[in-house]
Amino acid sequence: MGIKINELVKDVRKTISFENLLNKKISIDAFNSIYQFLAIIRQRDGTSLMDLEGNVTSHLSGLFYRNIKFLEYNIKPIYVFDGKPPELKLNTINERRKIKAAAKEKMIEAQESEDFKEARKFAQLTSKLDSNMIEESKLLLKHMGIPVVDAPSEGEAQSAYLVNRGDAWASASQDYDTLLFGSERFLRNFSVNRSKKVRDTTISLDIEYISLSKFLDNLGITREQLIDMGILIGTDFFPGIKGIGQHKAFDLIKKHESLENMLKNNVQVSGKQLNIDIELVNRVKEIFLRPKINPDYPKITWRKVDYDKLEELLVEKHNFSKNRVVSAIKKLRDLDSDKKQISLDSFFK
DNA sequence: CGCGATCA
DNA sequence: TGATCGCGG
Repeated sequence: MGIKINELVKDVRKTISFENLLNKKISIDAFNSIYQFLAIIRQRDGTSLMDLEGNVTSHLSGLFYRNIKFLEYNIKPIYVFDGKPPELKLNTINERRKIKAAAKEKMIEAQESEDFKEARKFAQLTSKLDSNMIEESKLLLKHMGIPVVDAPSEGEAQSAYLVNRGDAWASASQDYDTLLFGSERFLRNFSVNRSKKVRDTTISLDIEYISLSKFLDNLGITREQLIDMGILIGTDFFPGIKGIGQHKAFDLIKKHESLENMLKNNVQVSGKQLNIDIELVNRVKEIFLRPKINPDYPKITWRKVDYDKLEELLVEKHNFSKNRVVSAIKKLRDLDSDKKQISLDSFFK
């Protein structure tokens, strides 16, 4: 789920539009994006889209259409896939598994009583991503000519590395953890969701942009202090301290400067002494400050779309409607041949 | 989510 | 042309 700092970023969070990202390389947290598709792309009763063999295809649909949109705007997506999670994440992973199992029971209950709205609500929480789905997602991206980077561990860490190295302009995820990993530029809600007309030009809204350095300056803290706050608030690697939310964590770090000081000074939190094993604190900090990343990933390039393989994968293998796929692919073909690409000119003429 | 059919 | 809505797999 990531760290809750939504209140703290309010001052520096900017709403940007799609045209701000024209020609930009964006490193996308693949798991995060795919999970979102799996949660949202469903029937009214909550069932996923599936091919004739019963394989879930919601994520393929989401990836296919959204990336066409990106390419139309000459936005250059890079998908970064998670590797092996850090050991400290295993508790969180187990918790999520339990939540999914519980949601599945409630979903079945709701289905049996034909309450489709409830069924859908719980179904959204049950989304699972197996290795076959991951491989097929990578294959789809490959056929679309979109680069994929395999992270050795956390994708967000690798994504932050790509940004800071200059291989991507920003990293996109729904989780603010990306900021703790040090990504200087960060996007949330990275999709073309809404649009409005302003003086003859259509602009899309609702993408959230945060500059890490502006965020830290605004709060007057360092990234290390932000990570200390994260440990108090709770991240995927440590559950946090009961009674401490984002505001209290901020006050504490301003007052004591570091989590280590808080522990040394026997700080009291809601009547109880703050107590975390310092070894554990250091291990969590290590994950954010010196994450496992691969500095030698292959050169990032956007290749030509393989129209035939794309059609084969979606239509023949996964029973997508041929008409729909062909007309979507046509957009890509047009991009290839024409100046059909949406350019800055078409926004500000 | 994003598409495309439909209707004002 | 823009907004709404049901469906896709």
